[in-house]
Amino acid sequence: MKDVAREAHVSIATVSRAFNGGDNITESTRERILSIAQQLRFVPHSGARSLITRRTETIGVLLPDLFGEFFSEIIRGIDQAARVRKLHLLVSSSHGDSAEAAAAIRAMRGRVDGLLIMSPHVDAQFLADNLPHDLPTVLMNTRVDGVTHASFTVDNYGGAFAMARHLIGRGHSRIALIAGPENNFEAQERLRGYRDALREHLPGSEELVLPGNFTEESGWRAGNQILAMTARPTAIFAANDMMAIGCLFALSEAGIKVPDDIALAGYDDIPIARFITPPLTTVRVRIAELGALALERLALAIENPDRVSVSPQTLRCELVVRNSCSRQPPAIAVVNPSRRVR
Amino acid sequence: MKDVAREAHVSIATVSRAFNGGDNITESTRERILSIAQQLRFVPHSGARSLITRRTETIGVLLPDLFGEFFSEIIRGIDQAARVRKLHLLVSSSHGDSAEAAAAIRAMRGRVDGLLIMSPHVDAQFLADNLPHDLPTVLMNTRVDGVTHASFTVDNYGGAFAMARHLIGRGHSRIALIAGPENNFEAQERLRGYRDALREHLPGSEELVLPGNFTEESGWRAGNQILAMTARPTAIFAANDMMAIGCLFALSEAGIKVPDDIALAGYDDIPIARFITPPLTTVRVRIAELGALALERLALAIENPDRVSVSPQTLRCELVVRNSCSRQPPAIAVVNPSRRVR
DNA sequence: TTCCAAAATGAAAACGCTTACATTTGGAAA
DNA sequence: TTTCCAAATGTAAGCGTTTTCATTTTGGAA
Repeated sequence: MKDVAREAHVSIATVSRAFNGGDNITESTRERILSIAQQLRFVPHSGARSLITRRTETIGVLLPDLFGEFFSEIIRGIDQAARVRKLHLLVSSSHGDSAEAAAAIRAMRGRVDGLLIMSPHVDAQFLADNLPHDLPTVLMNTRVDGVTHASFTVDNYGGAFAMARHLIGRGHSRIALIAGPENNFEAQERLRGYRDALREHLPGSEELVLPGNFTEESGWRAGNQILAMTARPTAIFAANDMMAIGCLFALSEAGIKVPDDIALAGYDDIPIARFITPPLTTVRVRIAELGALALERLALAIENPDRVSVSPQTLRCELVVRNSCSRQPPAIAVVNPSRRVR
Repeated sequence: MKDVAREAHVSIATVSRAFNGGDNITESTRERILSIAQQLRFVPHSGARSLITRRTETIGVLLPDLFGEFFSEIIRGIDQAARVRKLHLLVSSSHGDSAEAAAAIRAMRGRVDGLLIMSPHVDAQFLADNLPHDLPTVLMNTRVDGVTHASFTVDNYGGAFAMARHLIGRGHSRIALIAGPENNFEAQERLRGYRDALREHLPGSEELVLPGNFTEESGWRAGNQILAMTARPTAIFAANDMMAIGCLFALSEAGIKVPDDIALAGYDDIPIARFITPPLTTVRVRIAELGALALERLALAIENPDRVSVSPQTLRCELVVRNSCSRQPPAIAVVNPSRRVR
């Protein structure tokens, strides 16, 4: 900057003004400065700038140990929203435990204007202990006990409830659930939805909950457990699609046909769900939208620190009925032209 | 920091030393300072620190408009490698054109110690014009004309060659290629591999190249084109898996069986490839590894600015033979226990 | 008790910007 | 011509650290 100032015969203050718009500066000198800057390949040092402006134009994104489409979708949503607001993204993913998450939050001090957090390892106490109180934060799909921070949550309860009710409506009366990890908030909500739907719409029926951990393999194990049962369920509701797929393999290996012999449903509507045979009935979660909304809300909170609301918001899920639950002939799969890879 | 210094009856210099290890400071005062800092919830401001140390411990990651598994895999690989080196990731994706990419690079000045770039809009000229010459940079899957920067590339040529040869080896003599976008470097390499394999292992045979753009839909269109042919090929090689899937739909709709009536192969080995029916023969690209290696190399270049090599490196691809090309009875799909979702 | 090297600590400059405040400039009004 | 005012520009402080260099303290040996 000094070099540019010298070359243009002005002070560094004027150079600064040339770069930051408005602040009374003659158009001709601005142009001169800008052209000299370009010539000298000068680009303002954003780090130094943010030191004094106390703005980094950057959002910290904390994600857990995430694989596959879920990860890319949420980042895509966040990125999309961040782009329109000209915000940068400092991502820190794969947090195995709360200590790692705490370290990540610490490391973000001075680098970000706000935080987007999704973590199964986070609770109210953790936030109280580790979050700088003046750092705007929005939680995504994270358990919030007290309402201390803004949050977005997918309606896992409602989606699971709707799916269970759907299965009941199709005439199933023995419906098994392959559950997610016990300590996982989302898994708990899905389990709760299943339970309540059964209690409400199939009173007196028996709950059939098999353990799982959201992995394909655990779905496969659960499938085998089901195969070993004397009185098999007529429908299986896996708490996520990957487990449904694992279960489907177990069933296929045993020669059990889906949906003819047993109905199968999943949760998430990951892209694979459309492509397996039979296409999987599932619950669609609008992941990218979740990310985008959360970022949008965070940006608002940053711009308007006094006017922040912490009310939790919930995103509806959508039942996607395909053929893994019906005995109708498989419809022709719809090719979705907007879906791109690479 | 001043507060901590006052509270501990030391100077800020000592507080700094307490946080930065070693630099002769009594263990007892360090502990005192650290405990006071914790009490006061003081965390060093990384922005200010990096202003003077000229290190941000952050890597800028420039990615194009990326969807799906490819995106998440490459980020996962980068993140994994960054984590062990305690580096942060500033990601900037969805660059529609080179102007956007240039802006992103500019915005990263002062925020990052190095750059990881993957972009179809980048060429030697662009890099010369927009890259600060002192910013270590590693290119990923990006065309490099002159060898000016370190780069990692997937061996698209070799993989496509191997696949075409494999099909020829299976006895196919009319092999169609569904190509990727014409201006896409990777697509060009795959096309080249197909051509050379035919020329070498099936001399005198006719090339059969159908246009595509890596989308499922374009694969579907190509499938229909093939259906309309009087002399149909006996094998179809799609330049990526999504197009193979689109093509598969087109064939299924027409009642053409894969692999009995026609063989089908893809490229990338996205997770879906294992789950469709029939499981797709394809070429595995180790995307996460690409990201991890690139980051590792960049980290080395940052630590060792004098000792940088710019030699391009290539990652071998691996043929994955499943049932979409063979007439053998489908093998039982292997459940991969290590694959996790969420 | 004195002295001295080594260890610990402090003072202050520097990193590259922005911005409040002071100063200069160039016309228009008197 | 002088006066005055707004616009343009300059000066310098400050953002929160690290680090060099100077200074003080410490703990033995003389």
